[in-house]
Amino acid sequence: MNWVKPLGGIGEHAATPVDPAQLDATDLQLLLLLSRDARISQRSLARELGMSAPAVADRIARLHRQGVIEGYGVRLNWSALGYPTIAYLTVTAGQGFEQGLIMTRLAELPEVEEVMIVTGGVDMLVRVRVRDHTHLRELLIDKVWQIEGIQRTETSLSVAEMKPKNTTSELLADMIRRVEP
Amino acid sequence: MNWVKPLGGIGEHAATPVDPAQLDATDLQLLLLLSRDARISQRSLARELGMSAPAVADRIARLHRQGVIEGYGVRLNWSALGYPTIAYLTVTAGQGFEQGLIMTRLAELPEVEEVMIVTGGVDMLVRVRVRDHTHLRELLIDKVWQIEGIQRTETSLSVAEMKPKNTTSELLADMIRRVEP
DNA sequence: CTTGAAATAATGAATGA
DNA sequence: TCATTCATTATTTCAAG
Repeated sequence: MNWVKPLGGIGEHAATPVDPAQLDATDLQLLLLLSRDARISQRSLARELGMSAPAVADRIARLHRQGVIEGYGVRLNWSALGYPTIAYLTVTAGQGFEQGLIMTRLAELPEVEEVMIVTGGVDMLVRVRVRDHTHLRELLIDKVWQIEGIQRTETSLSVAEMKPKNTTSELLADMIRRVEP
Repeated sequence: MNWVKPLGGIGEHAATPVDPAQLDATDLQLLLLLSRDARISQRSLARELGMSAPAVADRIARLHRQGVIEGYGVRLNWSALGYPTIAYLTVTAGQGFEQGLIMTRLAELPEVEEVMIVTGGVDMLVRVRVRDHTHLRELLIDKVWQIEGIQRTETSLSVAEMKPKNTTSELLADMIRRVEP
């Protein structure tokens, strides 16, 4: 058969869900401290948490094994790096095309920070980071619109963004509040 | 006077633009290595870059001073933490309301990861991370819709996301390719 | 989880290209 | 200015309890 599969073949392309890990308050505090400064020493972490450095190392290793910690990154000022512009593209896929495949093609572009299949009027939301309008235009013409199955895109350009905030820290702080009020 | 200011009062609430820093290929390589694993030792960085550890420390300090490096963070698996759901809200502001103020109110919510004022049919795009549909409903009713000046919101729920990728690394690798092909 | 010793890493001074 | 080496201080890691 050859019917339309709205989410057909997504499985291989999308992130796979994970069962929530059971973490105690110390784990969350540890993650909070790391989210504020991931280069903090285990010794400093140990001091803040009131435990020994090896105990901290053990917990970090366990959080890695559990898949809670995926890695450590650097927060960069993209304006200072010459990539000040964010745009969102809404993508509508042609009937009968695998959205998962389109998602993968989009995700391969270095400028693409996120691809999500969403409910509502359009099929996908794509977040891209570019140097300027010329870069955005070239990205659309040379890369995005070349992807088979993309029927239509609309571009929303960012005119102003909020001051950068550390969402990870805020969400973790919120989780800690719910655990021990 | 009391005319409508479409972007009125944004200045105090939005991120301020920064002049691009002039970075050499070594700086970009350094940032690339940090973006892959921000907890790598300066010694390892020095080995990879073919220089001494103090030289690496100097460069990192300078990149901090230049505002290129804003900090270091931990990449978490939010599904494993019990926050698997992302939604995008489009927000339309009432006439005469300061969008900058609405942006600040939204950014104060821990669930809000990003607020952008965009071109196109709506005024703002808001990215939120929640535990489940109940959490999203409560966030909308108790928090978002209580913000003065918000006239209308529409919610796009994420049905599938791409596999997590390190955009920072990819963009930096792309920048390095342009500097030294 | 702890302590304490051994291995590794970061930092600062002095200095050279 | 930018990097180096070396000495000192700090941190991580490992073994044992």
